[in-house]
Amino acid sequence: MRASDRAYMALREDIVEWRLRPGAILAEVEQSERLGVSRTPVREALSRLTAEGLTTAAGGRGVVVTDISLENIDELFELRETLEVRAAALAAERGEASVFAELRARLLDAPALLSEDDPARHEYYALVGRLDEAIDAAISNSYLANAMRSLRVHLVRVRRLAADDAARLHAAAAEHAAIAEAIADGNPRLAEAATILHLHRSLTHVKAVHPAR
Amino acid sequence: MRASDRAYMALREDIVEWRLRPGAILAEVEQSERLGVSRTPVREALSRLTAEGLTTAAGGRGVVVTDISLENIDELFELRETLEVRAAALAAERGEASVFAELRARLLDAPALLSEDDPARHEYYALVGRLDEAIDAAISNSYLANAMRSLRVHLVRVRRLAADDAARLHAAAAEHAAIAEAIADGNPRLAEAATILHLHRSLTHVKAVHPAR
DNA sequence: TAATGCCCATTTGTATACAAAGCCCGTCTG
DNA sequence: CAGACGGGCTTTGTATACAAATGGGCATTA
Repeated sequence: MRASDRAYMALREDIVEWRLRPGAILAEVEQSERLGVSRTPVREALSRLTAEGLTTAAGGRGVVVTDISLENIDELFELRETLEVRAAALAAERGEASVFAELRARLLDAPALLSEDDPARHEYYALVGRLDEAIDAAISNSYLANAMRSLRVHLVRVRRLAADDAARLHAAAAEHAAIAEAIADGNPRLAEAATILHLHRSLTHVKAVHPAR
Repeated sequence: MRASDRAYMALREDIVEWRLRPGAILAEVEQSERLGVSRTPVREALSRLTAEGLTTAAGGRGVVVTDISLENIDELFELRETLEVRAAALAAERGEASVFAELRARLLDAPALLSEDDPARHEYYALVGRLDEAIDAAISNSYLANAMRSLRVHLVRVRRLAADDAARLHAAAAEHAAIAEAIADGNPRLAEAATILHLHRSLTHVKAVHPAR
């Protein structure tokens, strides 16, 4: 694997896992020493991160990690709803029913994944990720799929902010199952409604967890 | 201005103006000699273009200009409609009425801009661009605005494919004026409808111009 | 004391040398 | 004759040296 890819993944991981907080300054030499590669691959990695909106160039003082907080979260979810509602509808029109029927079944079993003590909820998020991928594949629209992929990077950052408890994840799994069911049934309007409901609940939960300063 | 910026703009211009056709191979040394800079800024420029989706890395044979044709145009317009319909509705909710009222008036005068013999329709497209910028500003959502900005780069490429005649541009100006009017009136549903109508007409025109192989 | 201009340190921007990796083509072999 | 294999060449990937630009701190001055 290329050094620039490793640098990119390492930095992106550090940012979405909040090890590099919003506002942190990433100097090229500093990061190149930390990651054990030269400035060139670090530079390319920072370029890609900036293109994605995870960092922004800050004049003569390196690039800074983009701010994400409750101020922007409404904007983020506005775009998310725009894209995901449409994607769900298109998936309902074009997707393979069997794929989503199976995902629905697995999502209904999701509480089993959460009962084990896995603090990172790895299995659960992997399952949700599979639903995302299935929708991406079903819509067969590379432009829309790319837009959603770039959006998801930002959403993972918010995940940490949400600090979901088991109760919320149980409910979210049921909501995801409802989306999968609507898509499997080939019902676009229902898929839209289920998506709107899920996103509304997610956003409400995040805001409830955090003090509305 | 930085050499990498110049290289980026030059290459992007060459691609959207179809001087570099889809499938063309861009080798780093070749382009660096052509643009009179070293490989490093060319490399960064190609990186940015690839992130935008205008080029794709092609293994050990340089980056190639992304294919765009009637096969993908449906996908492109699907994303376009998703974003622009929502943006128009949000602009109607949040925009300054006076700004859009003035743009509407100018758009109704657009035929005057087209009567002069300006083959590139520079003035006309600048006016449409001002409407886009006004919508971007009105929605006050940086994520959505960025998504639309990155989409527009691809749309400019399609513009060449469309080969709009004067009659189509007259009609399009009227459609844009209708969108501006709906936003100025603060009527989100009407703004959505006007946008859907405009995009449908645009896509239909492109497909009519080109033989439906 | 607050504003302003200058100087220096730090950081990014560019060029280039060298290393590694992938493709193309010729050859060999079944 | 078709397919696999290997060498050479082209192209990208990485490191580093040097240039330019920007920001921060200090001194100066109104």
